Amino acid sequence: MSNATPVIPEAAEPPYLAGLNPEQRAAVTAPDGPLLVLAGAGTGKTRVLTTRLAHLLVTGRARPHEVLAVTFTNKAARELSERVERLIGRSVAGLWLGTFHAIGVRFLRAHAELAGLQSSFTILDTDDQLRLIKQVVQAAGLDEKRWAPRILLAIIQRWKDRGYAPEDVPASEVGDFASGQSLALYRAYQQRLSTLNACDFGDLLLHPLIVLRRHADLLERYQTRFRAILVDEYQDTNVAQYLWLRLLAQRHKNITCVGDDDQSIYSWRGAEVGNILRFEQDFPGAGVVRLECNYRSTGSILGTASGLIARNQARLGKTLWTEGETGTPVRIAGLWDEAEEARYIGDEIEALQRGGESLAQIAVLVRAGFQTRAFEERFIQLGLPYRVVGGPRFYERAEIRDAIAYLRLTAQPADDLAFERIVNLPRRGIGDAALQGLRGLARQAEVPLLQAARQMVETDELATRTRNALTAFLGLVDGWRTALAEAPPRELAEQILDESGYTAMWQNDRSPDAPGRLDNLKELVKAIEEFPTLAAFLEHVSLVMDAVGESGTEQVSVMTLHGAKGLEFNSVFLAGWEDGLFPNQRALDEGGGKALEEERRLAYVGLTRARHRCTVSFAANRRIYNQWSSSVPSRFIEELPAEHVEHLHRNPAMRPDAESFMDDLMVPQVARFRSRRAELGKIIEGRAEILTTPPGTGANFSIGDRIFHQKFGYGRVAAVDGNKLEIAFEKSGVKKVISSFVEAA
DNA sequence: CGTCCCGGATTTTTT
DNA sequence: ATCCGGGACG
Repeated sequence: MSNATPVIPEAAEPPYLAGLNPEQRAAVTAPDGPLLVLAGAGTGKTRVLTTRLAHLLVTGRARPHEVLAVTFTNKAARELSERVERLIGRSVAGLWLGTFHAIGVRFLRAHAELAGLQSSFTILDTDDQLRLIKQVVQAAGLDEKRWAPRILLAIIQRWKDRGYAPEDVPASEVGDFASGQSLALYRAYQQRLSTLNACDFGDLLLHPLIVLRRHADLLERYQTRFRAILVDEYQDTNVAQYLWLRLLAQRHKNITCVGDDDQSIYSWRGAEVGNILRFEQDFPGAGVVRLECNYRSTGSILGTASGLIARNQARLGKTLWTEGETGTPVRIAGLWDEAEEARYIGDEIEALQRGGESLAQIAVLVRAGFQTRAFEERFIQLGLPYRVVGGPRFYERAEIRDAIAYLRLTAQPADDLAFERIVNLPRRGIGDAALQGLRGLARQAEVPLLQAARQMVETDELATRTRNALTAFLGLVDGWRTALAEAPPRELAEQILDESGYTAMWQNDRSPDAPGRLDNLKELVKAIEEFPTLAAFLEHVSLVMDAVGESGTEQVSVMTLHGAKGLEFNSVFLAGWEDGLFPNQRALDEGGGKALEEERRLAYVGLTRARHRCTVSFAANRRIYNQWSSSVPSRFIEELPAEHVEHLHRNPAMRPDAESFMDDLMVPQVARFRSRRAELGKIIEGRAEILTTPPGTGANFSIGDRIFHQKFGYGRVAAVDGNKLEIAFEKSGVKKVISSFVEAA
């Protein structure tokens, strides 16, 4: 900003305050006490958070070990600590800084016994959780078909999100799962976890909360200790996190929460927008600072996003503004199907590239993961470098989980889940029968499976061949246990993967993805190098480890809207804006009116990722589960303020008033154009936005009319809603289509 | 014990 | 379409 600072003898002013706008400065320098920073997209949220934290430390209001700073993602935690260190010029070691889950682990390792665990507890991922739940369901003698374990898992997770231990679940919350047995099953599940000395993700938040609640002395210690608490993305906190924070903040009441209610998009995993909406009631006398000056997007993009989000009722309300240029309007493109959408966007990206845009500055954002496929296919054809961000996580890959199971079993002989996962992988001839016997013995003797196996091989209960196989396996594990104390973790890992035959298993595998899996295993072994002990590595893996991203290279990013939160790009393509897909029907079914607002926030998040250019697209037909279905444009498209958007059609005089709107898009023309071309047997390679022919197919249909549709064949009109028809097709059932796609038959 | 085949469910999003 | 689990068969 301005260097021409007048003659102000503000020698005391620390350099890091320079360049903050008045609101940012107010947030950074606000005195101790509850503070809510409502930070709109692109308003310098992270900067404020890091600078306030630095300010607290520099001014001596809190020492590092008296500060608790929590984020949701490891990335955010990393960024926070790096930026604070840069600001204050020294390490922030001693600070309690990390994700909610990482902080939870840290707390639990220190006080495990209060939660019925040993401090060496393992952390289970979703996969393990489900296996365990399945066992619990089976043990209760329930029919898995009737009572799906994943439903129970969801129920339990929900309770944990809300801070309920089994004894806290109110009777009114016990649904009708398995005729009201859900609570008993929850209890059984927690019991199993405890026996396994394990936690699931929810426990990492729940246990600390419960422990603090039930141990006043401990609570007081931590309440006193944390003179300052800072929370990032407060709108994403669930009830358990909220209660935990409130508990810890109760003494000094010095808590700074940064967030944006308009970007709350995680209610499905328990986040409560209510937490941020209620902040001022929760912390009376709280200061509130709104950051509304946007430094990211053009006026058009900002205007579009603001116009859309203004339709939400449940919000605190902010008005983003920018000093920047208006820029080009947000463009809206209707295409025939997903393939054409991918072609169109691919062409547009190539045009941007020719214009000198960096591919790293371009993103394609979608609602659901499966949508990335069409783009991958097209980009491969074009030879356009891309990366799908947020695919399967590194540690979620089967080979990595298998390898980790080996390591876990070595480090934690009581880890039955790990045992079951790899005892017969690669095939050792230890099958279901043997495993059943082991489980029985283990339960009866109340020992882990590994130990039960040791007993079992001393008897003649097993077939000789199986017994020999099991004995050999136990010999291997014993060898690794011995090596655990001596060999460096990396060597140990290599030894384990080698001796177990696991590496060999993939080397002998002829399938095309085997080499990739072997690479991943190498990657894993390499990662272990950085850790002093196997235990340290295992913790890292379960909480932190991310896919090895090849960032820095010139690639288009393809990702979900959720994955894009917090990122920004010069050019953004928002694909698949069709009712049902976005807003997502399933989300609406589950969440009702609230869900629509959350979907709208998701759209808002998408729009505000763009700095200069933003293009929204939708397809009239989409294949889902190999089934073609036609769709209507997302209702969000109509909600975008007309003055900031541009429809890609030839007649700019046409305005998106409700009736003529749909016909005015290029979709019908594209449709006709394409089918004609298809008839001619030509290769289809159209540039959609070039098509002309003004709309005019004003054919009116009434209920009962017999019609013909290009894709679905003959049918009869069942309902009419403007230009949207509901048609009972003879072959493909009832579908909604746009009237201009059908003709009288 | 392992393999093959069938039927069913599954596709929102993630620490 | 594809993945998964269960059941039948070798």
